[in-house]
Amino acid sequence: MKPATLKEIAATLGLSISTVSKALKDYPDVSNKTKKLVKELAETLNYRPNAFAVNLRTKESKTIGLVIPEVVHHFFSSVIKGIISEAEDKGYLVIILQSNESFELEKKQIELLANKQVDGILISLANGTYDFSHIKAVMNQGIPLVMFDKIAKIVDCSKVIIDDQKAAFDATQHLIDTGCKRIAHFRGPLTPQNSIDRFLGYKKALLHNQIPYDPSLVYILDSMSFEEGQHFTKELLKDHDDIDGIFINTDLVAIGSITELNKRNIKIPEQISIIGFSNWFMSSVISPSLSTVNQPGYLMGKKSFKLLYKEIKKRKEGKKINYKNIELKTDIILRDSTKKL
Amino acid sequence: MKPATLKEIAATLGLSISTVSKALKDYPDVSNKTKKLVKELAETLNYRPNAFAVNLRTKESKTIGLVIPEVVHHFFSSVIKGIISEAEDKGYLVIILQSNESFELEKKQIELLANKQVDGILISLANGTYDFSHIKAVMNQGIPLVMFDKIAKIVDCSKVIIDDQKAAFDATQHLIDTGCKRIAHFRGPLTPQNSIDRFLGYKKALLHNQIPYDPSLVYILDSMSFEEGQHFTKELLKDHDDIDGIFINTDLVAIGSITELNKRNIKIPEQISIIGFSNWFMSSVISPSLSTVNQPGYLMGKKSFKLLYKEIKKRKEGKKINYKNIELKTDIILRDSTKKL
DNA sequence: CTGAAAGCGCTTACAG
DNA sequence: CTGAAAGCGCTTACAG
Repeated sequence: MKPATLKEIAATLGLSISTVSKALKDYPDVSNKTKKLVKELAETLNYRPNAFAVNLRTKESKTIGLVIPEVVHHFFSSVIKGIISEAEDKGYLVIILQSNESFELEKKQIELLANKQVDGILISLANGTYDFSHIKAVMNQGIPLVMFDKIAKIVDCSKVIIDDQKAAFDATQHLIDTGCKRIAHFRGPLTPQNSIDRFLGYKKALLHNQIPYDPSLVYILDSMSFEEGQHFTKELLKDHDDIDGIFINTDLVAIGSITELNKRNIKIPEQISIIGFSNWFMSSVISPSLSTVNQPGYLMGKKSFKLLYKEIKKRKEGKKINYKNIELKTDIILRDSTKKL
Repeated sequence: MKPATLKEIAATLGLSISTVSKALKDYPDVSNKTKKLVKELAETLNYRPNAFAVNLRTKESKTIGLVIPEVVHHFFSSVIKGIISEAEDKGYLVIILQSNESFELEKKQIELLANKQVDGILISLANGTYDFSHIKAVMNQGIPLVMFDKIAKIVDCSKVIIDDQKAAFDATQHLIDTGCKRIAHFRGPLTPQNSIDRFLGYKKALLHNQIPYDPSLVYILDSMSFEEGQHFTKELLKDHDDIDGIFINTDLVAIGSITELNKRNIKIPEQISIIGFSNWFMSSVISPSLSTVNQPGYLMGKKSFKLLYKEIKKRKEGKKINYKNIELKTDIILRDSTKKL
């Protein structure tokens, strides 16, 4: 019932605590006979080292923190899965906190994790985050930190991202290649780097094809929800009757848009083509199915943890950490919401 | 950079460590003057108690473990969100592990959490779990544990569930009320309690309406995936040409089924009505939209943590823990995959 | 009102 | 090859 301690094992065998500790950890300077004795008793007593004591001594908890804007989200839950599977592999556990896209909450979560003395932090920034002193603060405390997906260019740390600009360029280019001439864009809020980059990719593609950029075709969304997809589609149809394509920042919004267009019997892709971003599972089952950019969430989770793990190790060895930028490949999934080439 | 300790504060102020500790915790037997002095210095030094030392002394980590079959799953991610929000509220952090529906992995995760000395465990069982000695083992170690959603009736502990049998009965009854006479059932594996209960509810509804129970109409699925939904729909159509309704254990499978029926131009609900289970977001946007049982994931997460929290507190106070069963209400969401009443 | 002391359970440099 | 000792940073019962 109550867990055994080194002290008890030592007392039972008439050995010192030090010897027992060293025997269990296979130190070379303990006799094989003693090792065998100790290990056997430890086994029968079901000895487990007290994690709290080990943490205090070794100053590490083998635990990392993860701060994510929203857990109920296909992309992010894939990332979470990648992180915890890779972490487990390396003997680390993962504490998850959710920022709800709020800057204030994000600051609080980071603080909680720092107080908890996690060995490292993985974070995808909230949309509301416009200042990064909380990030710099934990890094200054010596806690390794890696950003993924929603990053801040301005912060000097390791990052795992996709090339949002290129992916957005490709998506928009595909609309153009399949004949669209008046292409709207539903973008995310103004601060997050990835919504900026996707917008820039969109704009670049237009210019690249000598299509004039018209700011009135760009709608700035806030919550990136299904409802916003419906709402802004209505707005768009009200404002412009000549639209033949929309590049939409995220699939959930695109699905809202498709729903609205279906309701109005506007033919997709004949009248309006739609391309989304993220490749949610859902996108393959609505009708028409949604062409989109595939974002490798699981892989991003794995890579992010691996990078963090390396930094944790380097830090322990007292070595200098060189920040790295990993950019993952995306690809375009062609389905029925865009015309065939 | 390096965090301040009590020792440093004590040395700076010429006080003892004990007094500093007590001053920070507002012990009544410390003078206000001293308290003020200590608190001010702690503030300027940005003092944070060393979590590892506190854990070791207090024998608690203010951390709980969560073992879940699959993170990338609308229902479970809602549960996760409910748990971490409630936990945060009470000053607890949550470590998440995923069993991948595997018994072996689940055992390993439980072991990891026990070794980590979490203050409590929340678990939804893997489909593969047929033996519960690992659960009993951690409970015997004195770690409070609460099961939710996928539980084992046989294990004596607190549980948060829905009334799967009643929900399944209601879903099947709705098919019958809207005119279905030959109703198939796609069920989950044989061991999980909720797939058993949903099957029993289905059967009960048939008998209640004098519809003979035909075992050949019940298909046992394994992975509960979209692909299985397509596959078993094909099988069903091959085996039986007189089906007019299907009650499907989970929405994802139902969506696979709808996709297959759509492909074959079988009219839903005119020729075959479909009702699912769980109310994934996706179910509202496919066409036809899916009638289903709404399962309150977020609430289930909140309630589960609350229950665990009470047990952790009771245990700390040395009080006896009385296991509780909480049953949450479900309701049927009527959409377009079933006929109107 | 303040402090010395014990102790949580472990690790590891050092002595013998 | 084994053990005594120091120490991680804190909490708390006890003494003064």
